[in-house]
Amino acid sequence: MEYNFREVEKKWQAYWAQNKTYKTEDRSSKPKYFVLDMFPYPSGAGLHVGHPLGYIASDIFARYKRLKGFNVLHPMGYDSFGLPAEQYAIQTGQHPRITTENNIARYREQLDKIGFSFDWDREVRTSDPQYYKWTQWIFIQLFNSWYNKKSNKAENIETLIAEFERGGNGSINATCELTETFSSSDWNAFSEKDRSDVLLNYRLAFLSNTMVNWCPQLGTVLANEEVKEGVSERGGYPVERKLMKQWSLRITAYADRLLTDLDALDWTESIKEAQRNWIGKSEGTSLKFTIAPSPEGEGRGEVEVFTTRPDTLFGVSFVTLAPEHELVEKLTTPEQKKAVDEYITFAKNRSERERMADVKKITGVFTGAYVIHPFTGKQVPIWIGDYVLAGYGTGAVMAVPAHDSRDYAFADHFGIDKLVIILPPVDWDFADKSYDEKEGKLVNSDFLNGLEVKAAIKKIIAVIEERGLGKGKTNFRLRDAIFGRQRYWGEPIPVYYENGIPKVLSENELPLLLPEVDKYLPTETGEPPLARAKDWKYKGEFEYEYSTMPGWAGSSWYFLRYMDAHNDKTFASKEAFDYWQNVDLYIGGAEHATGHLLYIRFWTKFLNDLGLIPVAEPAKKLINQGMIQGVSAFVYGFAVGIDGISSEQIISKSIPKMKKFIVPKSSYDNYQKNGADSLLNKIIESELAVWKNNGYTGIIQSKELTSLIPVHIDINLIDSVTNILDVEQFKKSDRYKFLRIDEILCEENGNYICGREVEKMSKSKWNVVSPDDIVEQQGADCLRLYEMFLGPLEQSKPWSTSGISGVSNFIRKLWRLYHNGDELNISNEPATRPELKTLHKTIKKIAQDIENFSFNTSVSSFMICVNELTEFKCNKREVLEPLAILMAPYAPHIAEELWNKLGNTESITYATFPICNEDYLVESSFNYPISFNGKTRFFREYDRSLSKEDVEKEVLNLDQTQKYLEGKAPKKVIVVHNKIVNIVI
RNA sequence: GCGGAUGUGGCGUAAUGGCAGCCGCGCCAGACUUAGGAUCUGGUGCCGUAAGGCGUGGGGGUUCGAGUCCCUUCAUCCGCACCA
Repeated sequence: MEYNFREVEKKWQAYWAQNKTYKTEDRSSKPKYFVLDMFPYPSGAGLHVGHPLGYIASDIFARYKRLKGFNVLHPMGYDSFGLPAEQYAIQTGQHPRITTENNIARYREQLDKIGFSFDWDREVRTSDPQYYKWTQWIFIQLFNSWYNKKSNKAENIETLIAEFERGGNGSINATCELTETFSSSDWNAFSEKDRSDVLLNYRLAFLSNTMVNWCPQLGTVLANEEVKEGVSERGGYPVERKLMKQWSLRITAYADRLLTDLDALDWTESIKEAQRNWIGKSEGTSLKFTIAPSPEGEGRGEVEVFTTRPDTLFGVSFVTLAPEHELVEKLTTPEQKKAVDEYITFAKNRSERERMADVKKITGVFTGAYVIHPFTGKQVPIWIGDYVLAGYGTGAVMAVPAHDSRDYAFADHFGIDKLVIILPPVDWDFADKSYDEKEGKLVNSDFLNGLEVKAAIKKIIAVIEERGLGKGKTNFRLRDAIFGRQRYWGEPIPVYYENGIPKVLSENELPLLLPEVDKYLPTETGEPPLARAKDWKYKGEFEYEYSTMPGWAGSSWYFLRYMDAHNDKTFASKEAFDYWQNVDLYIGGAEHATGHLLYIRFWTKFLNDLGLIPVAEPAKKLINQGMIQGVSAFVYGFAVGIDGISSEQIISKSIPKMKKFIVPKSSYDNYQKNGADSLLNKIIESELAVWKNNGYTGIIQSKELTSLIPVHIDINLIDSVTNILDVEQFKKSDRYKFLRIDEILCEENGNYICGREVEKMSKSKWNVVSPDDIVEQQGADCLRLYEMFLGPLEQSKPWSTSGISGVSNFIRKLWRLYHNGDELNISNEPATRPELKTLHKTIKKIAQDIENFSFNTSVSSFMICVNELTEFKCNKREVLEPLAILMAPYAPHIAEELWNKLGNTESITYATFPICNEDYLVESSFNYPISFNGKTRFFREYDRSLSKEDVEKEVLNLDQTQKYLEGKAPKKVIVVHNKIVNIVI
């Protein structure tokens, strides 16, 4: 009988659950190993085949480590706060908790079917009050902390207050917005509100007025990494810049450490590089320009700029301010006021998306004011331009058109001088472009003349500092993380306001439960949904904070909770931290490079600073699994009807009086290429005739109306090989009804061939493949092996089931190896040398592969192994028992079954990974000593089929030998296929 | 523009600097048969009847020897992007 995977998989999954086979010991004499997956957001679409890719890899590793004698922590949980459940709640009124619980139940069911070795007793859910209690608690620690640059760590705010009381803030070196100084007597005289305001400048969780990314459609602010190309990452809605009072986390305090500590991490270079770019450290100089006095003769202060190229100071031909710069209003001369006001209005109304879309478009305006060049004394005009960002550096730059491409473009556009002060070492046409390289000799630069750029930078910084014009400064691109979200389904920020002063809840008041609301929408007055709550903790007593935490809050420390998931005294015990330390292997998608992976490092460092945990990094090693893409299917729709409505509207919405068609791919291709298609023209003409016959005269054809657009349809309606659409099934589908297609035009042979394209797998693209189907049809082990077999873990690849039959065959072959018909067929005779060679070769390869995370090649090795053993007709226990153990990480169900059939009573989980005996592998070649020129002896590797005489003859007769030896003693002769290919001296 | 990655048969892919294409899919031929979406055997990089020749995006280099190392160039994908 064939291997019955359904029965076997069900049996062992039940066994593992019942016996808690994968329960992790809190303490153990074994060494620990922590394998972590990025926990999923439980979306309504369920798991697709891409999700398990990383989980299977981590599961293989975890199982392997167990077999190697480690106490393995391999947990799973859910990142269960988030927008989709809330959007669903807005539409349907169903509480996000219900939606989330349903989705989690579905995820769990799907995960269980794949046979993961998670310790479910440690499951965490970020939306569970027992969990978010500690998320809130960590927020409170952040609020109660400041960053002391002297000790280079976060400290309790009390130490700062004590310092203020003693000597004011003069000698404090903190990460802080505040520029004013005050003395201890000032401090003592401050009101409570003043003190609170001052402290907010130091706290690591703080309230401030900042420019935020506001998304009107979502009704919330978004963090920088939640905005992609000017639109929201979730939903794709436009985002605008807006000044709002917001909670933020002072991640910038950790910028330097987040950057330098990357070097020691065993993470992929691309992630490290992405984080480096995101942090964006740049070393330069701040420089103050005195503003030329107004005509009335009054001084007007200074403009401070930041530059990485102080050496180009003599090439400055103007200074540019960001439109939002605070000096703009003060500086602008009456003559220029109108132009400047107009420009500022223009810049403000230009959405972030527009601004990014036409980066090339140069806009700006002259303020009418000047600064005085600190060395030449010349007047330098001050301009405003939106190519200067308010949020970076000082929001002002010194423009050196000849040596900075952006300044060049601006100067070119407005006809400003470009003074060359660096002679490029190569031919350079300054009429064409700027020379930005840091190489060449300076000219026209007074005391810098003749110096190389690097020397000039050194010298000018020294002079600038000496004259008090500025000083060396490091800037980061990283912004503080905006922490408040004007949404419902998140952790409430545990803050209330007493006389306008923000105060955090005390620990014993946690968790601050998410209150019930009647609707999940903002209030009429524009307050976030939480303002609707009737029974809030401080309702009627104090004002409370309405915003909730962002999605990344709960995921920024979850790895710690797994260590001690049920602790209700603390976020996890010290003993647990001391034992588990941090994650040894973290597997997840690369898309979290500048979001989650930065925040989790930030929180870990913070908790470490406070002495709460013993490690400063969350994960030693990080592997990014590639994305499994979907292969979408398209039909090509267009509509005939009234002018003025775009095809997209017609196809996606149902607009009356439109007749909608879909046409085959050939028409679409032809249309894309030639802009016309006779088939389409025919349809349009005949439709127009019908409409005219009905007395309708208002139809006007336009290009827009006839343009074809691809429409996603469900891939399950397509034959995966021929791409032929099952038209009958399609007509029955909801999708068809939704699109309200009137006619489907097929090709001449009656088939409708769809277009295919590789895209991200997503419900909205109708290309999701669920792992359930594979598990149902081929089994979990087959899915596991196949997903690994697909290619290197880190590579993205489209999902395709072609080739799954190979894996499926392999599993059956494996089964047959242990059976003769229905009977188990195992011999206790000793194995032959070739059999052992096959086994040990495989042991070596599998261990190597797992350590190197090249799981795809292991599957090949298993296939080779089984093929060879089948050929040998090997049924020896000595070989087949270790083979089952080798298989266990990859295909745990069948391995467990075979293990059990071989008479083992304990789960294979507790077996020991076999050790490779290299002796079996060196059978066919060996080292052999040979004399040469009567005195030297050396070793050579050669094929056994060669006799000693052959070898000696060959070596001595070789030209190469004479050429390369020249009397020296060779160390090794390399022979391949009976030919000497190298002699190593 | 900056940064990261990847280029090998019809396809997914494999090769501590040592016979390029393992393993699988697909395809071709055959065997068996209870006629199947089963199993087994053989073949399958390209050109050529063959001998043989050519082959890892292109061009150079290092090396006895390069898919692999170095330089250069092209192409594709991903991330960041007016960051001074």
